[in-house]
Amino acid sequence: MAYRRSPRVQQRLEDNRNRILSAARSLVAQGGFREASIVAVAGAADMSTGAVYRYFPSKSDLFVELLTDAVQRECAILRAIIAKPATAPDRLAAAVESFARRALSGPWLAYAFIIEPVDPEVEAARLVCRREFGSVFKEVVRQGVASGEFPEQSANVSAACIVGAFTEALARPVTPLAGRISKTRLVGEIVDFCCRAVGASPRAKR
Amino acid sequence: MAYRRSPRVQQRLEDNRNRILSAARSLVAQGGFREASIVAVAGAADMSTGAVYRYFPSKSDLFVELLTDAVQRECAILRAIIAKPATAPDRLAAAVESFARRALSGPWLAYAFIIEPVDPEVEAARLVCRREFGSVFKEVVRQGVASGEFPEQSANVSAACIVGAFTEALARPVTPLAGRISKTRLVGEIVDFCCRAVGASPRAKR
DNA sequence: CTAAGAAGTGAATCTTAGTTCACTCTTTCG
DNA sequence: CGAAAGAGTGAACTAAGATTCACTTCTTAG
Repeated sequence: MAYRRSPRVQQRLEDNRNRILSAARSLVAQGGFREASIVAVAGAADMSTGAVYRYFPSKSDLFVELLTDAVQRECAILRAIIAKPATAPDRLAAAVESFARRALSGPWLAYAFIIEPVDPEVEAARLVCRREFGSVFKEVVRQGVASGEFPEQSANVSAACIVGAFTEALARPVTPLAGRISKTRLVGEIVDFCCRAVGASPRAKR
Repeated sequence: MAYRRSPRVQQRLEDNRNRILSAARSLVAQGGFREASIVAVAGAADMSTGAVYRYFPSKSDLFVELLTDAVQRECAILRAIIAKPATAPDRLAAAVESFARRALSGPWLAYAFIIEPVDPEVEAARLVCRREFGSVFKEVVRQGVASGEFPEQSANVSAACIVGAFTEALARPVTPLAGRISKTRLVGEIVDFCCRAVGASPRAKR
């Protein structure tokens, strides 16, 4: 035998893999999945299309991993916010605001991850992610209802509506909203909307 | 010359055209644009692919017309509701409920029309539709704010959020909600959510 | 240095639709 | 009826993009 992966090579391989993922992520962030063809991804990662297939068995797999990673990370952030000690309305507001801020910095990312359909495999992965994502919000709503901070309501439906509401307001490169008003104001309005929506008593204006 | 379109033929041609549109609509309603390939549409309309091209210059044109028609019809219904004499909260509730009921009968339709991206041409048409669609809700919100029935808020953002909220809660691939609770209850919850969201004072339980 | 085993390349191939078109079938009218 | 013109057919053509693979280039260990 005359070849065994050395640590150095191992490292390079991992780097390559990450480079592919991050090239894909950045392409998606700029123009949605539409822009992220294998050729484009390979190009952005500075390798050949063939090489990409050495790291991912198919385009779908690549995107599924991308999606799962991103949502996982996002959920972790949101869960952390929600676990903090504070009133339910405050925590909800903080979570929405946090998500909104991040979404605005890469307008297509949220869109692509939450909405844009690709192929059935990715779609399946998204369904799981979406459910997990919604469950974070469901949690606060449920707590708020239990503690009497929010009126009686279906946490399931409200969570879905919340996700839908800010997604639509944020993740659409298409909405006329983007340029019209300042980002700060947009975020504020969305947060207010969501808080009112679950029935939190009106918050102080900032 | 020896041939001129007779009324009978004229009629048949129109029927064919409609048959194509409705075949396409039903395919989209069942499985999104993904399921509505030209071959599938032609098959469902009982004609050859070539024939379809006699009526529509391209697939995009077909879908643009489909989308525009559907949204136009939908907007007309909603506008009528909103024009009725009633309080802003009541009108908003009625509009949301009306839309929700219809959306539930063809779970993919709302999704395909509001969300699912296809190609740039269709996307452009959707932008227009979406704007018009949102503007209906914007109108009630604006009126409600003006009359003091709703608190101060950006009608633009709220309208987008409302559209997003019920879309998310209703549209097919998106929601795990579909089977969980009764349709009536789902619609009720969504309506409540939207009403609270714009800050309408709590409505009586039904 | 060299053979063995990987990793990397990118042009060629496969796939999946949308679109075309040479041809056939219908309809109309003299 | 028969010629003219439109309507309808569906196999063949394209285009775009994913996937493959024969071949080249590295790496490692002896």
